Amino acid sequence: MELALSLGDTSKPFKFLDKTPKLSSKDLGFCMGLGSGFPATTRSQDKLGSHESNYQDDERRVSSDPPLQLDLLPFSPVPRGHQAPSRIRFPWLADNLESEPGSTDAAGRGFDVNRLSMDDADEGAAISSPNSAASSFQMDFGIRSGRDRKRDLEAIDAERASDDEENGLTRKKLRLSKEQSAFLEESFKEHNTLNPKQKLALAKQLNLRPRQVEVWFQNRRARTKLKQTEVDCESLERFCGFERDFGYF
DNA sequence: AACAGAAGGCCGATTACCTCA
DNA sequence: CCTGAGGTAATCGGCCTTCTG
Repeated sequence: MELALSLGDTSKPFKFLDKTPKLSSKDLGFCMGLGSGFPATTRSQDKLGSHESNYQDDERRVSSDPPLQLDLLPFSPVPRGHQAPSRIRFPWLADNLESEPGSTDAAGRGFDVNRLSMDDADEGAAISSPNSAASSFQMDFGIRSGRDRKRDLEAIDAERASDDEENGLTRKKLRLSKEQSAFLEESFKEHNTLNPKQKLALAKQLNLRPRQVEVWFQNRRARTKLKQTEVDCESLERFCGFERDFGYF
């Protein structure tokens, strides 16, 4: 899975975006690309060096599926020589509505689900309840299998139903969407730690609270370390077995 | 220059919730 | 339906670094 999202200029663009058609400076807007498979050649070495060996296998999986691009630009022409990506249509855009009679439901849902205000998106949001409505579905653009979509819709319903009662003391588990996780994963490959600016930028792009981004990176580092420890232990065991077999012990 | 306190970040351990077999 | 295991978001407490007065 390959995901790229851009809200304009970024100080450090994600590398896999290089393959997507460039937009002119006039084309300010929202653009997001989604494809499958990480080309092995694009992976940058992070600070951990040989760490994450187990993850590399996953990243080498390559799919022949054409990339999926969605944007909120007035139009973004596909340059000659580029394969036209599949497009996702947004029912809440006027020019889509006329040809999408059955789309009022989706249009009504739009982006209001768990939307964060800009105030909530900055550090001040850390004060807000961890159980607040900020959750996993802001970035859900419906690129799902039927099963996944059903599960997500159920989750949305459940979340809405519990909105009123969850302001209590219960800690609501918020699962990040696949898109959000993929984006964070890509970001983690670029740099496995975040400075405050990067944290805020990511949080804004993914419509998460900065604290959530911070926690995700902490947990991700912990997972990486745990994985590496397991690998080290296996190596040590093999080494000890080797020593034993050859009578060194 | 040396020091204390505050603030912020990271880590390890743990909890709590969710999903799935 | 129930249950246990595994995954993971979130919390907590401690330590370290940086900044400021």
